Amino acid sequence: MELESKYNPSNVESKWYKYWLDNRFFHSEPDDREPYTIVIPPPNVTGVLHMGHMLNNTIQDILVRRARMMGKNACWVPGTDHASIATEAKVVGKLAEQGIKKTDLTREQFLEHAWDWTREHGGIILEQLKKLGASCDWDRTCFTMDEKRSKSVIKVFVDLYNKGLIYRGVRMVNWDPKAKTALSDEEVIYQEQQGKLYYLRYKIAGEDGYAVVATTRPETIFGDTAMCINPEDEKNKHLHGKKVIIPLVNREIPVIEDTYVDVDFGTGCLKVTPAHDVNDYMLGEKYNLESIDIFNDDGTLNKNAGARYEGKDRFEVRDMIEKDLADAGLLEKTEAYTNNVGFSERTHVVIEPKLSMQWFLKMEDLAKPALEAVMNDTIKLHPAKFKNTYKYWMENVKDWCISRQLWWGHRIPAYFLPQGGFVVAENEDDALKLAIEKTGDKSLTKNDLRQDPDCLDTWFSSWLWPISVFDGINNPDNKDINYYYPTNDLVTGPDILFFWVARMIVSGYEYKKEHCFNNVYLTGIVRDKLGRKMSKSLGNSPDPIELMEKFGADGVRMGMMLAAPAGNDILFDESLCEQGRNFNNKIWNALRLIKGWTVADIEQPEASKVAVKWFESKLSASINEINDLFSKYRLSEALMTVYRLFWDEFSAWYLEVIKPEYQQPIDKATYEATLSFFESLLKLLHPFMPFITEELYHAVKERDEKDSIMVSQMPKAEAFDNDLIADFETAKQVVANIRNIRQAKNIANKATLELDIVSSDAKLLESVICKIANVSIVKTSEKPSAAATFIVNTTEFAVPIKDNIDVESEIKKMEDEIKYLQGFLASVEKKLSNERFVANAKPEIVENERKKKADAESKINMLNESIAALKK
RNA sequence: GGGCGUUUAGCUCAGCUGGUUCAGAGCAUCUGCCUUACAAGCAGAGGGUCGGCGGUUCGAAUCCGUCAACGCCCACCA
Repeated sequence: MELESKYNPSNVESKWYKYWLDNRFFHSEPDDREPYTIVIPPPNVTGVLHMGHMLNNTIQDILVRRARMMGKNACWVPGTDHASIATEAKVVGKLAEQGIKKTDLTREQFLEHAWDWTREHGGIILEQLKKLGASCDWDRTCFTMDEKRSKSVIKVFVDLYNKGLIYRGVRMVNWDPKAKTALSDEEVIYQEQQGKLYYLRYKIAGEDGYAVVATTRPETIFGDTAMCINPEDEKNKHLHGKKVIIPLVNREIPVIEDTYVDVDFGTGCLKVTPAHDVNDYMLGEKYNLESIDIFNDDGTLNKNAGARYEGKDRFEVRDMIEKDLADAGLLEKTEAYTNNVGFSERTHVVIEPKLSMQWFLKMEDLAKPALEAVMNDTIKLHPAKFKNTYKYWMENVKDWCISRQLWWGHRIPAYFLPQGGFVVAENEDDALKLAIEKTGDKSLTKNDLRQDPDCLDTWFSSWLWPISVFDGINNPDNKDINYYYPTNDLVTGPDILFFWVARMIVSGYEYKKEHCFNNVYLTGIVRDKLGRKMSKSLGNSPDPIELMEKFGADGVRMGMMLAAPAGNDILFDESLCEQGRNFNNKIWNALRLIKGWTVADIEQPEASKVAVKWFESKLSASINEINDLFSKYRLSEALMTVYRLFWDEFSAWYLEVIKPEYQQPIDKATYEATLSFFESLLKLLHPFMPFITEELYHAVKERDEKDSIMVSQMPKAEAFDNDLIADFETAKQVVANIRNIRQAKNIANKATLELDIVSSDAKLLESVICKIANVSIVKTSEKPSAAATFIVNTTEFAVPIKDNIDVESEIKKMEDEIKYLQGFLASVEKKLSNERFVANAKPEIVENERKKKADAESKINMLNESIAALKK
């Protein structure tokens, strides 16, 4: 097989992906092996692949491929999320382009459009994942709104309702005036904003004079139903028991007193608008105040604001009010003010606190086992620092607002009755039965029931994901769920730790009475190299598909992983992919070298013998290291370990030692050992770089159709010889010294040099040194006078060089070395002469210091002798 | 405002329960090489008083205190 000098990924990637699919290597069925399961964090069904997905799915693929090669029955379940707000917003936007308003459509018509959109764009992202090499079991692909998943969601809702955990109530919720839906607290992002603090004059009823109120939201005066002061506030004592008149509105409201009010903020007077502020709402509850809602659902003012302002947007009205108040002399002043404003995570508009009727899930009791599981490490978070955040959140968990005023999603299975009240049931038939039971009215028909038009929060379906993908809600005792659950690892971003991860843990305990995964690997956020988040508007987000075309999927995967320690944000830069691509090329060329040799029935050179034994040991030691790193989820370090094993140890040292002379054959034993090493290395690399390793696995030799590296067994560590590894390191140092001499004296590698080993019986891998450094070794007790010398460990070496030795600089070099050693020696002696050190330190430490002292002394002696020899 | 975390070479990071020359790795940089696997390469080299200050200890990058900068989470005084 002819290999080109450069690896060309585009030729091979699609070929091997098809091969894997054709052979159904990704598919998993329950069997006798130990299962290994990952469920994908389902991306938005209409989304496209971005760098965050690349990172996240690369990690999952690495874990799954490795588990498979460790002999486990690996199953990675893919799927997509219906993402109700995001998708509905996209569909609304698309319809708007065609001049269609959502309000002009019936629910059925709208959903038709949404499904069209989903069919058109849905699954693109899954196709993109295939380019990355993702070894998902595509036969198991799920969608959060497919039949089984929908049924699971409804079933769970009904169950929780029947358990009394779901209730309906009027609450202050976060209202998104653009999407016109309630949001959960977690979907609100607070950002600092420059605004103004307005000082408004409220006339005191029946008196001259004003009470001044500072507010950031003057447009909400229409909803004021009280003014509040702190009872201990001296400066506002005169307002006790008074009434004040709302400016412009001219409505009288009482002055109430509560210690909630901060005396030092503004004027110490607070306007209370129970309908439009969370804290005011609580004051309203406490003092039984009237609540006046002044907004329409889209954020415009309603009739309570009066004709002048009705129908106008809240921000427009704010400006109008400012002017109107100023004109009326009721605006004392404004000042610049920075405050935190809540924005919708999805539509980015300012959230409006709003009273509305919503569905809630009681979280307090549900959260308890979920908190416990993480605290006692039944479920481990990687990195563990997230335990703290998780704990805080779970201990302060609030009821979950699960209803959304949207159409795209799972419709709430609550049915309102003509007589008032409602029933909750999995379907209309059951609902009717319940309705008749409840009302006693046998004449009721399905047409009399009116189903709640609202949908459930998207997370109310994804929180069941690890169970529902195996149909464990509808069919709780099936073969799949019993085999694959609990899943092993979950890989996701910390930004959805609460949205999703925590709730999955909750649902796992509620519906499987068990934890849903063993480990959660929390990735960082992918940023550009300046540390900025990747975003469309900044244009700093590379297109993953283009990257893969440019560097190959393996190159990109490696680029991501090199920069991705768990839990840290990754500062992504294309040059990382370049490094990945270069590594691909390195591997490629190593095989080119090996395959270029002819094998002959000749004796194995001593150097090769040593090198093979050494690399066997090195390989085993590295495998242990890699296994350890994987067990700690330190994937980028594991990759770096294989990288260095391949590049430095295997390519730069092993291959150089065993490489036959130009056009000379290689002996069979070395050749076979080399191929076997190469294959082991490919296997270690395969989880990180699936395509090139498969390609080369087949380039090594002819294989059966079913013999794929992805289903081969990972090499296992054997007992290894640490002394041999250490001896080889010594040999490397000797070689490096000789290379330095060559470079300094400008001596070509082709010229064989003499290497004198001076008065030493140290164990040295002489054959290796001779081969690589091209030297002939002479053992002597005499120091040659004209020679470049060096010391490794405690052995002295000399390379005699005729006419080419600069005595002065050699002496200078050695004198510098002596100086350094004397300094070192002094510090060691200081330690040893410290009685408390000798008395307190562990004996082996003291012993070591003594050895250091002896070594340094003998080195100094050697150097002094060498200088004397040179001076002769 | 509260909590958590980070700070080690130009960049990204590793250094576990204090002690081997412990100050490391990769990339980048510099020098010399187109040496028949690979210039997407080879061989070398330089580069950090481990954020500041103080303490514990025979001994501190490592433990404690404090300050600073940055990041994340939570709360939301209008």
